[in-house]
Amino acid sequence: MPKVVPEYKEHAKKRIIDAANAEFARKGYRKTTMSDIAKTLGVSKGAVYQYFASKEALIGAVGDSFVESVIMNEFSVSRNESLIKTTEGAFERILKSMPSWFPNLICDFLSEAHRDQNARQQVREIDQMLVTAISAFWEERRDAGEVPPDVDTERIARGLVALQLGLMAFVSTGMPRSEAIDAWTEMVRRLGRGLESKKR
Amino acid sequence: MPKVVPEYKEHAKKRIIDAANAEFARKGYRKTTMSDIAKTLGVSKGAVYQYFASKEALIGAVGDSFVESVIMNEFSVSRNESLIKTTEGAFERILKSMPSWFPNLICDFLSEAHRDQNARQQVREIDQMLVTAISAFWEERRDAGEVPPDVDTERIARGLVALQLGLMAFVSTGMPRSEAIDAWTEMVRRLGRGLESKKR
Amino acid sequence: MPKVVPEYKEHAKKRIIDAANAEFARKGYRKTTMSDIAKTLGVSKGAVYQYFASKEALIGAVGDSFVESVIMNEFSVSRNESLIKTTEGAFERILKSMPSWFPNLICDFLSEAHRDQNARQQVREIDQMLVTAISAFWEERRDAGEVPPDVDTERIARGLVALQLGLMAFVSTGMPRSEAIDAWTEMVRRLGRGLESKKR
Amino acid sequence: MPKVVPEYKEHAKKRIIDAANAEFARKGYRKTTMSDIAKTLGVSKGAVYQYFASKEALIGAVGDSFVESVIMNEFSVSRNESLIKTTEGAFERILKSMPSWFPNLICDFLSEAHRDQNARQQVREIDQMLVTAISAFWEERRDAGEVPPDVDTERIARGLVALQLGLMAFVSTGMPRSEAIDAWTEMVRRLGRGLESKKR
DNA sequence: TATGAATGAGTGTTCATTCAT
DNA sequence: AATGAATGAACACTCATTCAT
Repeated sequence: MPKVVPEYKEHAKKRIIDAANAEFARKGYRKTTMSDIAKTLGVSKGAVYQYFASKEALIGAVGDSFVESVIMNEFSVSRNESLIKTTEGAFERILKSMPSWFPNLICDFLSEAHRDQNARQQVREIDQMLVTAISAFWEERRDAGEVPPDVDTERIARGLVALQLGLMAFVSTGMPRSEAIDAWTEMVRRLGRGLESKKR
Repeated sequence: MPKVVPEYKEHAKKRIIDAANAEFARKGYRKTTMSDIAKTLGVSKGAVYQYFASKEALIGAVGDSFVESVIMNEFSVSRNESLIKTTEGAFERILKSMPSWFPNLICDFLSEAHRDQNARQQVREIDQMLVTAISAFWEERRDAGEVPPDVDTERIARGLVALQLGLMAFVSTGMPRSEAIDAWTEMVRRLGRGLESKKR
Repeated sequence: MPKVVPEYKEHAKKRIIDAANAEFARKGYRKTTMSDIAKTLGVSKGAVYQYFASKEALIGAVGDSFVESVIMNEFSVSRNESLIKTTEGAFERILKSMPSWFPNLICDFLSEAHRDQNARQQVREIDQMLVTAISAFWEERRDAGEVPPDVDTERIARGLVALQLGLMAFVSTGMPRSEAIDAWTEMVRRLGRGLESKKR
Repeated sequence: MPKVVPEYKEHAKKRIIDAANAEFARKGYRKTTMSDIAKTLGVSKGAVYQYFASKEALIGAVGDSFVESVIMNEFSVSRNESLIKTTEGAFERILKSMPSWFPNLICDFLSEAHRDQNARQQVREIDQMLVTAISAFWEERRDAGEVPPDVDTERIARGLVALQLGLMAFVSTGMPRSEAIDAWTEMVRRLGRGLESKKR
């Protein structure tokens, strides 16, 4: 029987988290069993429990790794274009940089969040992080004169994050990616016009 | 078809669907048991099975009723204000018109959708309906000159629906409603500016 | 498949408790599985869980029924002999009135008691009940002059209960019943002498 | 037989038995895991298995060491007082000479005994040993005229051992030690009177 | 010898579904 | 039609035991 890991405990955890991620995305948190995950890894249930004390704990770890990925993905944003150009392209970049099952996981995570304290905490955390980062980015550009001074960057940031989330949810349920990208681009472009117009 | 007591039967189904809705929103699809639903109604499990052959079937029916409600809610939109004013206020109206557990149900439904054929179908249906309706509304106003002719109403509609969905998801996971409403308003307002600006 | 009970819920519970009693006595609390009990009854595990929410709850109920039986057994004491004569015969009467697996259960119960809050409570309860009753019985006879006034009836009662318990434990682990009975009789007889002697 | 490092091996076994004793007393045989024991010792499970082929074997060895301790404890009895005086104080001395978890272990051992051949054997052995020793002690005193010649020393011995056992069981389940000691003292004192009275 | 990761047969428990009444 | 006791297939989790290193 193959061992979960030959040498490093940390690596073993990572492998389990990856397998769990994949299974969760395919079947959802609730429908995925610890046996499924073990089988996917070619390992016994007991082996998984050596690394995670409970399914709950494993879900938590998956959530954490999830937070990390989202953050990673989100900030591969180049910063030498105009604010609007950068923003226009952001969604496509993000979508392309994440595994195909990622949007599924997002939906599952949201569904988990409204009844699990921990998951909710994690969602709020991600939300806050993204909003803060995007908001800071916009403020920076606002101070540089690219955006009128009365723009409420935090609200805009929240709107953009929500828009992204909504589009991903639709992608996860079957909307063609191109449609989602087009919707984002049109929204951001019009938004950009609204901001420019103020400058006069 | 021989209708026995058609109205009674229809009414009974509706009562079950309502109870199921409430329970699902509280505990999610998976965690809600048929017993829970029966108990809520004050009937036996067998009685529920008289009307729905399986939990799966009940979930499907709940989904259908869900589609209806969303549609109902979405179009209680007054049509004698300006396009942007109407749109600005739309999210708050929608949010206030739905029961507090509704956003939870939405998340749950999305999570269900990426692995259940039926649920996915239903989500796509809702999406399409809303986009079509909003798009038609905007087109109407565009033809009335309220919006520049090059606006891609379908993309905008899709963007607005996604934004709504994203904000609801955040509300469901703990974002204060006021924050969500503010983000929507700011986004729509700036969008409006972008559209107006084109007119000159 | 046979039903646990044809008509009365209370009766079903009783049947389960009886089966559990028997199994517990044979294999002990920890080694007896819910499946064992169900199988003994010719019933599915689920059926047992319809009546007792957990193994813990079932053990508790068994404990309660146990308390009752002990009490019942203990007080089938005739009260028209001399105190010592009555006491001399008590142990044999008790031993004969209980099922053969009863002493086993007592040992198991004691073992459970030093780590389970509930079981401990129940043991203390039984102990207290017996001591109180026996003590009252002796006091009554002391007031009638059958026993010298300086006898500490409570301590004697506690001693008699403990002696009984110890002998039962030995019976449970293989001591011939006759030996246990003889030891009891000899002890009580000598005790009796000690009490009479005071009267002079 | 080739003795490799006999003393070391013996010492290792002793250490394991001690650790097992402590854990068993805290959590009982069944609930104590081999991991618990290994962890307590700060060694690996494999190391424990080097010395004891199975949990069963370890329990057996614990039982043996248990027999020894009981014997040790019981006969630290001074022999230059009167029979009754010595006996009166015996229980308190024994109780004070044993670790606080010892009575717990006794109960657990009894519970184990009625289904495990080995454990039962061990209990019977202890019982017999104690009875023989105490009986011999009493006989000696009887021959010295301290006790009337018609006393059945074996039955009395069995009674005293059972009384001790019963009181210890109660102590293990929460009876205050002082109460147990008082009960013992009162019983033995009255017994003593019964024996003296015969002398006249 | 010692280690501790891995195994796998069980445990308690849950729940959709059936069916005799 | 309605009931709810009973079923039985899962599921999360445990632990004595083994074995490659």
